[in-house]
Amino acid sequence: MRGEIMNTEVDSKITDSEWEVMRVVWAQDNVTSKEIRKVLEQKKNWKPATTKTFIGRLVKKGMLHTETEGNKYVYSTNITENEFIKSTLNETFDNICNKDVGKTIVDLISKSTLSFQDIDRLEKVLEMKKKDAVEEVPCTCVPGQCNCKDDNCSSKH
Amino acid sequence: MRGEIMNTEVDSKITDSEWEVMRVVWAQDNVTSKEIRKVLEQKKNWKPATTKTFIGRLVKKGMLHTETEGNKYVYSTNITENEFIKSTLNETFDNICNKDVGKTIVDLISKSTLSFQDIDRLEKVLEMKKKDAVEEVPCTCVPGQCNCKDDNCSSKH
DNA sequence: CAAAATCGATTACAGTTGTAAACTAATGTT
DNA sequence: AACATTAGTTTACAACTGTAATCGATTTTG
Repeated sequence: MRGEIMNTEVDSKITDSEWEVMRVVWAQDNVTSKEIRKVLEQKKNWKPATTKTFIGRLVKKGMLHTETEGNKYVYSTNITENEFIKSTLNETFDNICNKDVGKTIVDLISKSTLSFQDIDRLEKVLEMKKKDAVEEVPCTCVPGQCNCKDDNCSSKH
Repeated sequence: MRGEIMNTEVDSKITDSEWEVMRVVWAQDNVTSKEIRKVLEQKKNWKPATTKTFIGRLVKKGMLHTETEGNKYVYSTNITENEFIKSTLNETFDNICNKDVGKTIVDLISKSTLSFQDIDRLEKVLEMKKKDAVEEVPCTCVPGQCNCKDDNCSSKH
């Protein structure tokens, strides 16, 4: 943490395909192109050239760093998978009315497989949340993109 | 529900811009092009022609239906916003190791504004979840995209 | 009824994404 | 040293996206 600003927001947009590449890098920390290609040839049936394209684009975007080793590169990243996931989900939730976030998370939990420990942690964070829970979540949607403001909208949420 | 098959999965991929249009339709159920354009000119500064393009593409994709009224259309959809959101989030979670889902939801809750009622509902669904909670969530990632299988991976999650 | 406004459809066009072959330089092999 | 392999770079190209102007038909307005 040598004095850099710790920016939580991952600004780079990446595509689904690029995400596949990133997952290999996150899982292995320092990887060669060959290792990435092997994994994704398995999973996605990508030709080596295809994977190379995505790697190249990620380097150009600054998501991957390269360290020369002989004639090849070893790839790595300084963006953590967790930060990236949070950032991606944030963007999705930007498209959802704040009032609906709770229900959306309920749905999410419903269809997920969770461990006892997960449930424990979730209960704990909910306990914390009670401290700053509100009576009614304020809607910040623009008028016309949500019917919260029509009346008090309680029937809808 | 006249005998159609109720398919929960929303297959159509839509873009961010198209999502903006859909939100207007969801908020108002039956809208004219003019109403959609008005909202998005406000929010996104889109020229009328731009919004028209997105509406047209959504119709072509089958996400929007049209009903003629005079020389214009009234747009509507039979995909619910909630189903769409769930479907979108599912796709995102497909990129996340099952073992990490719990922690991801914890993060999501942490940064959301929730009402007391939301928290109530969340606690309730967690209570249900305890019935089918597991000791350890099985990872289904392909090898190389997650280090769960290296050893027992407990230190990572 | 003529003119203006409006609607949906068509066309435009640059940038992004998915998919991959070809090229060039370096490395490993015989 | 010659040849084969491999790595990264360049080029290709169609489909999808964002952004919008234009066009042709129709409706509203004066």
